Amino acid sequence: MEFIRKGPWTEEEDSKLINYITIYGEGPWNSVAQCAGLNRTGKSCRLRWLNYLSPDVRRGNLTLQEQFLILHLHLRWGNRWSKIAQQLPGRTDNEIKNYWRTRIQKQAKQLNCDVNSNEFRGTIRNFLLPRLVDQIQAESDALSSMAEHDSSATETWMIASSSQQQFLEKQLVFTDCDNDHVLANNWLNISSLTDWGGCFGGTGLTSDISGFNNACCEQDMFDDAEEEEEEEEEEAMEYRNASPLAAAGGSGWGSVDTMLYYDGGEEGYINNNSFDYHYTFN
DNA sequence: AAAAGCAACAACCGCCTGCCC
DNA sequence: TGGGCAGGCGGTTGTTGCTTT
Repeated sequence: MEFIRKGPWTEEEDSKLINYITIYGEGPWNSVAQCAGLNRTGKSCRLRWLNYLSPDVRRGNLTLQEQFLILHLHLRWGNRWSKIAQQLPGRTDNEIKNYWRTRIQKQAKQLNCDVNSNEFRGTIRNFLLPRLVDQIQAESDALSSMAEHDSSATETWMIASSSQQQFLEKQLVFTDCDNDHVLANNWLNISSLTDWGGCFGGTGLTSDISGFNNACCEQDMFDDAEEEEEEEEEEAMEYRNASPLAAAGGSGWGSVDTMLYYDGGEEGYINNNSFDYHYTFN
């Protein structure tokens, strides 16, 4: 029985795996391990490729936008790292999981609360997410300021401005749906958004500097909406029609757990417990 | 300068699911 | 239909490198 190697990969092993996959493609992983001459399990080869060696993997720190998306999606889906990772092109479930454990769980620990508690979820909703939006805005402002003083930065800023603005417009508001006046006050005007419809194309609106794919989140919302049971849609409609904002502006809000409603291109909601997102389409 | 502590990341493990025979 | 296998997923552990004392 052949010795199976464990532990850190060597450069030689990496080269063997890359060369083999370049020629023959990915999987089946057990035969990849064998044919590439690696004394590793198929699982180990798969993990090494998907998490580290694949050209699709993005290296480097998570951007503010990516951090926002992770928090946002974790509120919605919990520890479903793979599903969350699908919304962040180039990022792996392992990377996101590590980010959560090292950064977010640490903050929960400092606050003396369980990372999965409602208390900490509230902290994410009401503090961490808004703070990230502020930071994203500040970053955008800084780039804008830089562009004013440095003509060579103009192009960069224009790219960033475009993507950042769209990002902010789409992430919208953080409110407590138990207080609809708060929702109304925090309502973010997105009337300037011109190509919202493109979000559903799944193509991404930008190849922006952060790599953030604006399409990903909304596309998935749409997919989820299609999967909703009919009765759930009816329930969402009830909430929608009951909204005090619905009559005023053709839009509304609800508070159904993890409920998504999409009504054909005019408006939609994502409701995560008491965390409401509210948006309209132009 | 060295040791301890800590954060970040890479990798493994075990369970689950889906597919094929 | 059920057993075996491969692959995917989330939890956990090990390692490394940086910071602090």
